Amino acid sequence: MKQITIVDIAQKLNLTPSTVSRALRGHPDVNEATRRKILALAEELDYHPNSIAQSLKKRRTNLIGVIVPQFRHYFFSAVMAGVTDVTEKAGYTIMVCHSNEEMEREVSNIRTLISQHIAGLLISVSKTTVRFDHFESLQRRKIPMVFFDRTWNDPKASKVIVDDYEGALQAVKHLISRGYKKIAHLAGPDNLSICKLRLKGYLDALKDHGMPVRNDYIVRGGLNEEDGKQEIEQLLQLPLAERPDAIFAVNDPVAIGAFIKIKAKELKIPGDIALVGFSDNPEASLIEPPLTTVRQPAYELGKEATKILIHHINDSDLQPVNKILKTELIIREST
Amino acid sequence: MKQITIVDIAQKLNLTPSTVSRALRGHPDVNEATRRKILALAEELDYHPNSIAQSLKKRRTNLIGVIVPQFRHYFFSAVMAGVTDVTEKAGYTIMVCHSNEEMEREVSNIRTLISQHIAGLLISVSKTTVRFDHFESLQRRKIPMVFFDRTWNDPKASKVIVDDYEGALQAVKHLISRGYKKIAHLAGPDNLSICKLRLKGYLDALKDHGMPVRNDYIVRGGLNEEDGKQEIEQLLQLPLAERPDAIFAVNDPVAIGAFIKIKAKELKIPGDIALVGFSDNPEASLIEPPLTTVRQPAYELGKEATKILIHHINDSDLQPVNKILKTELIIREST
DNA sequence: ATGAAAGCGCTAACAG
DNA sequence: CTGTTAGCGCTTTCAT
Repeated sequence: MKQITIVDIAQKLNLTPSTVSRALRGHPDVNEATRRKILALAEELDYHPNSIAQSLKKRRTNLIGVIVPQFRHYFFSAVMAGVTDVTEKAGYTIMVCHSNEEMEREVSNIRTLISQHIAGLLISVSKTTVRFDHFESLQRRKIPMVFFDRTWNDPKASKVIVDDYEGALQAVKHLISRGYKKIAHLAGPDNLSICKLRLKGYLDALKDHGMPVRNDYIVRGGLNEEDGKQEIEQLLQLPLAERPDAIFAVNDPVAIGAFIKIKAKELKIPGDIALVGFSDNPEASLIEPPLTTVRQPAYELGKEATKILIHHINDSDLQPVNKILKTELIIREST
Repeated sequence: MKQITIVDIAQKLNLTPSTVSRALRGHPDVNEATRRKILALAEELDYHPNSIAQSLKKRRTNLIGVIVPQFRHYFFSAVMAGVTDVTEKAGYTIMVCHSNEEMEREVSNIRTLISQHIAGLLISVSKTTVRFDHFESLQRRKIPMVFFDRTWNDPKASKVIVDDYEGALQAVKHLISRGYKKIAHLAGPDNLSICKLRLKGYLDALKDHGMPVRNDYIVRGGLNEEDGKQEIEQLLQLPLAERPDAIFAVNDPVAIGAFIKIKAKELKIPGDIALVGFSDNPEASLIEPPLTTVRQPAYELGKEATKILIHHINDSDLQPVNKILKTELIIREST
């Protein structure tokens, strides 16, 4: 019923809490025999330290906050796997919040995590986040944070991203090299860092090859399955001479590919639009027609971001770190 | 630098911490003017309550522990989404651990969560978990827990599952009704509750239709993409008369379907084996040939489990709850 | 309506 | 090597 504390152990052994505390955390100044007695009794009573009390005393927790915009997305799941693999080894526990792509919820998540006195924060900002003052609240408290994938463009903030620009550049160059001439871009909300970089990659690839940029080929959407369907439909309905022959999507090519296929059938137009997008989802390889993807090393990204964060936590006055992970163009030819 | 406490606020306002505390948590016995001054200053100083101290004092946290065996799996992602949607509304924060399908890690996760004094636990057991005494440690502490999907078969434990038996039964009956005669079952580790129930559904469906049960058609594997590939390969290599014409897989039909396809091509045998499996992954709908799936309402399952847990936390002496969510057979015909 | 005081479980000087 | 003491930030009687 009542929880076992070091006081209980101390009393049963005619010792003081201090000695028990020392024995339990492996302080050298404890008699070997005493230590063994303490450890044995702790085991027997199924004693577990109260880390609430420890944290209050030490004014420092071993909690790492994580805020993701979505769960039902392979990318973030893979990142989470990377995060936990590092945190659990390093003795940290994660508190996970979910912004649901809503800035308001992101703000309240941060309030919660500050109250829990997290030692650090890993975050990928929501796509509706247009102000960033909630992050300053953490900076004021000297709580280190690392942005992953979707970042805050602050010189003092650490970030880990994949090479969005280069990945986009290669993706579009790949389409060009395959002979596609009318390449549309399904872009995302332009407050997101990743979207800006990928758009730039798209534009530069066209420029490098002396190809014209058509503004009506750059449509908003992407990121979520629901977004941008109307825009795609408009593109599809253009007369053949105008209709794009390829699309570079800011991500989630799986769902988009299926949508294009369905729409093409519905509208009775040949569904021969090539598609390339950012994805780390292995299931992309199962889709017909075969999808070329810019692979994002999501698991590694989670690991890297966490390592950097733990670094910041330990050496409290570290310079911000910027890490860019290489993407990989995975070309799948039609069978 | 230094964190703001109620003492700071009290001093600046010539009050005592008690009054500030009362004002902040909305106690009625506080002068309206005083309250407003306190709230205003708290806002100005960007005060956040220290929930560590609150928890220590109240001997109760608002933390809910969650242990999942995997992250990179649509099912668990969807469950997590359901969990957070409920917890965040109810003012709980979740601590997420990841057993990685290893019992040892599950045990250490539980140690961690006990130390963090979680108010309750949501767990889906790892597939290598064969002992359950670590859960008794929670029961002794009266920490309520709810098992979801993969359960511990203890009469005192609450569980939320999908209707594995009925889902399996329907899936196999569907195959039978489509004329398949040699239906294999890709089963999972039999210490897992879900696997036992699904196997039973398979057997009963065959029995109901007077079809023979062949032990060599029941192979271990399932759950993970890597498992059971060898067994599938063996099934494929049987002479045509013996080779199964359909497979009911314990789950993950997406990856398995792709594997069958690849293997069939490699071995130059016609890849005409029908496949039905448990899945909640919307991408199953994008796979060719079309996959019939037993849809698991994963998001709802996460929500239900969390609601029940919060119930247990609030009314500490509640009877164990067993909830079974209906599955849905989603039939996709070849195009 | 406000204050004083005790204490949640633990750690860390400082003594001895 | 062990004990004593103080206190982390907050809530909560009990007084006033």
